[in-house]
Amino acid sequence: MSKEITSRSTDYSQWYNDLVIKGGLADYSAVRGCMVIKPYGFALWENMRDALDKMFKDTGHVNAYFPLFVPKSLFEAEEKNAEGFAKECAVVTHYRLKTDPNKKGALIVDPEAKLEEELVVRPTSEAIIWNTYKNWIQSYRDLPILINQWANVVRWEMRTRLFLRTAEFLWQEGHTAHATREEAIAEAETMLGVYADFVENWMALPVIKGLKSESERFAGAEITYCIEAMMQDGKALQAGTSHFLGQNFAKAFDVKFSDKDNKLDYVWATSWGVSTRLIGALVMAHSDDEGLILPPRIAPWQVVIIPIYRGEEQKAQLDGKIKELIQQLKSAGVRVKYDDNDNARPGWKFAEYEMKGVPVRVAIGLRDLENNTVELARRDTREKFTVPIDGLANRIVNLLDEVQQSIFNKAKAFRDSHITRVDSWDEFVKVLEEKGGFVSAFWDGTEEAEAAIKEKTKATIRCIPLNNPKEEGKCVLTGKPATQRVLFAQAY
RNA sequence: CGGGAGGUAGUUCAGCCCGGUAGAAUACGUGGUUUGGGACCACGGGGUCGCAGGUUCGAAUCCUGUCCUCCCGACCA
Repeated sequence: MSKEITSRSTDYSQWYNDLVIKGGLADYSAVRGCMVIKPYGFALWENMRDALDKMFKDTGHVNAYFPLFVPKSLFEAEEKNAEGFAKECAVVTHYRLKTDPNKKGALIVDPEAKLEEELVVRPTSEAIIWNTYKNWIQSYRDLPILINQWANVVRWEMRTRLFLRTAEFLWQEGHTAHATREEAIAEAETMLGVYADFVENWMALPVIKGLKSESERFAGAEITYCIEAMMQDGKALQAGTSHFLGQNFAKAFDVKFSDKDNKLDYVWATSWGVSTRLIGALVMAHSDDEGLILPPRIAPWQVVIIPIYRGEEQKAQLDGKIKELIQQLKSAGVRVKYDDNDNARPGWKFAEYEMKGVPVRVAIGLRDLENNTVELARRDTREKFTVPIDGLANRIVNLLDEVQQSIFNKAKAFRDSHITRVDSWDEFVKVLEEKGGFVSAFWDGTEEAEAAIKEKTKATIRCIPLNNPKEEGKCVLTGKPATQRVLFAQAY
């Protein structure tokens, strides 16, 4: 079997697609823009989901589930939100099919089964959730509400890409309700911190925390916080967002509460989400021309063991030692795959698990059995070394940590070397064209300048970094006075 | 939504221009030799050629229509 991967230098997009398909994460489907997440890809998602879920619960949140469908009248209640999403909504208009009288075996939409009110397939759940919160909140004693849901959403995107932008995707969305503005803002900031923590420490992907400019803000939000990551081709990718929604949704859905002094006020809101898009970020940021490189903490398999033998007899000799090793690794909390499939030879397996990005490989043969050794190989650097079998589990646990750290360091070095400070328009254009990455430049704060820059260079303001130092300068485009640098980049 | 490519075996594709018994590689099954970086031999199973019409003695191939996917672009909280 030849599973050649297109190299990054030949065709970066094709390289990415090859990794996803040939690495076994996902497949195309018969539905435009929708993918099948295969078991290996889903196991990766499950690990990410489990880690995040624990972090949400540790910060006081609980899970719930709200309907997939949103009645149109609810959807349109918060005007800006509705407007922002209107052009990419799937809409249910009928509830029944019937057999086609003109064509045997075919079905048509039954015109008599038209819904009185159309149902919008959720592109996000603020509307249905705030409509529900209205019933749950009367007093400050009912607050805060700290709910998260794991769900699928649909956004009818014009152009889709595996994981990065699919018509249907899996995500989590947190929706919280608070008694004060300050508390809600603190919540949005806390969750941004949770995301940054997760993406950096679990996915080994360094991010920049920041604020979105007004034009990039979530529809219906007052503040959108984001984490931005850098891909290997120099394009930025929004890895997560956390929104302070003010009282917009409370007003749209008439959600009021009595405070301690029995005064009525609207409830303050946040929402925050990350999606399967993170998998796309992971693939693009770490992998190489040999295949995926997965960080140990979320890799479905952290270690693969490959036996090398001639004939059943030798296999039997190895098996005892390997079973013992698997047991040790498992009790050390390591996710281990033992591939003793006889159909494929070792070389084939080596290549296959490199493609799948398994962080550490253990090869063990008769030679090792005699010497009391194994061959260890790490995926990220492709280094191999022969080590004693005694104390192997411990050594592997340490190696996994090292790999995790090393992948992060590499991504961080790349990211840091792709933040360029520029002070002139010529430089700005040149850096974006030739080098890519983030460009740190002064911006006069106007939407006009932002739009003009996008028009000329395709670069958008990815974020205004948190704790950005105030500086005196001149807007890189207009030359008008500016008070701070912001990060521009072309983005996915 | 504009432009491009494509739909034939599980997969990748050839065949189509010039109509005449559906092919290759790979994967799969059986047997054997192999096994420390993508093994080899032999035999074998597997396809209403996206769908619907039409032309023809005869259509994967020509004509018309239609559906779907992918890529590039515009769009993208």
